[in-house]
Amino acid sequence: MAALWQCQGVTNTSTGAVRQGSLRELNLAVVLRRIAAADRPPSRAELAAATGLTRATVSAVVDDLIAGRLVAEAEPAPRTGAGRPARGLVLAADGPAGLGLEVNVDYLAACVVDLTGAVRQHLVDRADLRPVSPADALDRLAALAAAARAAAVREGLTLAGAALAVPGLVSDGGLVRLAPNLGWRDVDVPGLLAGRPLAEPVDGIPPLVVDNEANLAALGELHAGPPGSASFLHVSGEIGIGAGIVLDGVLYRGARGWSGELGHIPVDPRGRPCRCGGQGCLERYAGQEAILAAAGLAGADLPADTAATRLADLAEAGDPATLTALTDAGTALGVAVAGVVNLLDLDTVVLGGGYAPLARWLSPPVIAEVSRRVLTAAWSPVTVRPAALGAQSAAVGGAASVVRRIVDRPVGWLARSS
Amino acid sequence: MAALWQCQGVTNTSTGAVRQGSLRELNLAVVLRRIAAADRPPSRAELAAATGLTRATVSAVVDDLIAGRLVAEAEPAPRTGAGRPARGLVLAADGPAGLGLEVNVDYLAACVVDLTGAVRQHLVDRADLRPVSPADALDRLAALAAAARAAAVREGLTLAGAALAVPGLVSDGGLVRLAPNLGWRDVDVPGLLAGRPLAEPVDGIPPLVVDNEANLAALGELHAGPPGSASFLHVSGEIGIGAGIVLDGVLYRGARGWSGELGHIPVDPRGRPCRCGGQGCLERYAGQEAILAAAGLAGADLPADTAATRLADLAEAGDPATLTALTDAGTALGVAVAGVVNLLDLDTVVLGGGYAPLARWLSPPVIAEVSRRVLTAAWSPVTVRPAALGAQSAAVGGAASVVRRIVDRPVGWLARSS
DNA sequence: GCCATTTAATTCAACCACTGAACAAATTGG
DNA sequence: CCAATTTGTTCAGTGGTTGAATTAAATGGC
Repeated sequence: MAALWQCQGVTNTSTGAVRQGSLRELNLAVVLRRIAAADRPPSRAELAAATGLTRATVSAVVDDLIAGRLVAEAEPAPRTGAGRPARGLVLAADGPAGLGLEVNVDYLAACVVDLTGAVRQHLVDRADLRPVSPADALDRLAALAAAARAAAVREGLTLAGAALAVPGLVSDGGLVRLAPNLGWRDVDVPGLLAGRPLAEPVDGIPPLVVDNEANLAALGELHAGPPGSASFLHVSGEIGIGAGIVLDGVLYRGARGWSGELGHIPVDPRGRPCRCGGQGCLERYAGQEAILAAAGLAGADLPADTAATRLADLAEAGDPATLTALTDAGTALGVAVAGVVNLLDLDTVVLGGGYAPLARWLSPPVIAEVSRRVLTAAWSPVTVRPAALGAQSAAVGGAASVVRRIVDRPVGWLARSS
Repeated sequence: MAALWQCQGVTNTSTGAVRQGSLRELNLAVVLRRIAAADRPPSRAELAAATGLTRATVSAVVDDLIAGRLVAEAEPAPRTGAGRPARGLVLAADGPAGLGLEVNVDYLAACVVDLTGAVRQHLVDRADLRPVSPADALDRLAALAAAARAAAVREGLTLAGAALAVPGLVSDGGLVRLAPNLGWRDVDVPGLLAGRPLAEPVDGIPPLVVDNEANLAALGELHAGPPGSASFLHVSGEIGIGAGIVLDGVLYRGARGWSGELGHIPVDPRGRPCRCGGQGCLERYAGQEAILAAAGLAGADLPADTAATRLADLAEAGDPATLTALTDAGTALGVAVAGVVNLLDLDTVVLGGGYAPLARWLSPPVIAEVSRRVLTAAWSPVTVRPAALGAQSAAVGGAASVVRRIVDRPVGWLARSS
């Protein structure tokens, strides 16, 4: 999970006991989620019918939500037939917002997402961060975050928390154990950010959560993608290959928070040796370096994020080596993905990160392997599609995860803003 | 999930809304779970301290649980220091119990597990069921179930539900889509059982749940295994290779309930063709037939469950072909398991089903592959161990799942027994 | 042997949040 | 312009938790 300061909340504690006030707490969440999920602004009466609560209760709950600036009344009431016109309820666009941050190999990003899910700010600072020390990188990130925060405040938003995406393994407490492509090892992010506004807890609410880039990108996809697919695998193809696993609408993080190491699934047990110590890992066949080498671009030392667009350009132009490289990579990816789908029975696979611009060429071999190897594919097909957000979805996903936390447990925000 | 009659319960509906009575409903579950999880009979006061509820509330809740025969007071009160002696609370051994059933290739099984988790009945009917029609097989099963039920009733137990384990894919509604080794296809279990006591719903409570054998075996392991490992992979090595995935203490069933097809994870993408249409599936290297063939026992046509013991005997005797066969199978299994652990970050892998008696020889190569290929294995080792229940754990797991449902939502039972 | 001490469990008035019904508000249609 | 209709609010009633006081049942010191 990697939350800096685990903020479990007052009620509904780890014991699960339901106290007096939990009733209201839970119903606030139920009603707010319903408003968030509705496709058009629902009325109080519709919410009552949908949730099974009384209209009286819904009114009281909605009053609390409006007072807490989480919900607003949509002025143009949706016209229906006879009767008193309903007043539509929408998520407030001027209430709390989430700050999403990302450190990657060749850029820093900060973005702000409001309650409705709209991206209100998006700043990117391009620079090769490999030669930069972690402390300096976080310095620049803090500056970028401050700029984003200032712009958001000017728009009337209040930041309710932040999430930082890192391309590596993050353990509890925000410690980055290993980010190989960044060259980080045991970097204590909260320690290095100490004293900066980002790190100051406000009323006990954790200001910053550090998480794996693939995890947050998957959350971004859950947030931005088409509704319906609540169980999917989001594959982030960068230099390494990470995956975020969303099961029934919740991100699965694993026993220690280190799930999703798709890049080291064996696709050829006696194949190419991998720097992880294993052999035949997917990364050696479908990782960025492997694709570049197969396309004849080895050692070109491209900026990491232009590698994908460069490959896309070459493929577009019909370069045979590139096309073969992408087909081979897609086949290897398909083998690994087929195993995952057999195991987890997912209905959707999303190609994200560096794979997003290459999805046109990667998808066919992936689909071919999946439909050949997945037992249940015959009577229940698996969808393979590019990520809705494309690259840099991790920052958006991080910001969205902050917002999602508020929607899932509005009491935390309401207590803060009193 | 494959519940025959989805019994969502009255309160805490699909909307998640929390109504008046849900408060009690939830607290009943909280207190009961606590009693179940405690290592010695807790007092009401201890429960209050542990849950955060008031002693008054706990008393009221416990009264309800005792009245509903879910909890009993342990007579020998645990001695402490001064003060009025506490009255220990334990799960009732004479209350509701679960019936677990299993149809497999060469046996039928029925067992009864009470609330405390004790196996109170265990009947096995050995017979090769491949030549038998599904209707006849279910006939025999119903007879076995009736015998187990009668014996349980004689001991003062009340059956609260049943779960049937089938070695195949089960879809919602109890329809067995495909059980290859049994030769079943689209078998409508509830339809064939119609009219039998097993299929009669009592007060809307689903009398029978049909589920995959590997899923229920994993639940059995969760129930019987050492506490602590709440995220594990339970591998059932039969003719096919199934796996039950338990994440944070709950069985993961997949988007459509067809998760765990470990047998068709590719371990050699250009390897042996598999009858699933794929190539190099694990089943072709570590399935029972593959091991027997490699050990020189191909076509011996052994009763399926003696195959494992036969192999164990040969390995015990030092037969070189068998030892090589087991090492190779273990290596293939290790490759697949390493991929799974990389993906899901599990800390434990349980070898169950037919693998249980062979674990002594399979574990070393599995561990070798896992520690070589799992990225995080270095600083956080993965445990590989044989199943605590061994073969036939599916029936026990099924019975335990019935009991677990009661502990997780006691209101369902209390409403029934009023 | 008795009483202060201690801890367990119950009782009871207060209170919080939901319920259900009655009522006020706001619009359509005849 | 009024009946019909639907939304939203008000208010007494109720279920269930809370917190403090009370009763219950032991230990241990004098």
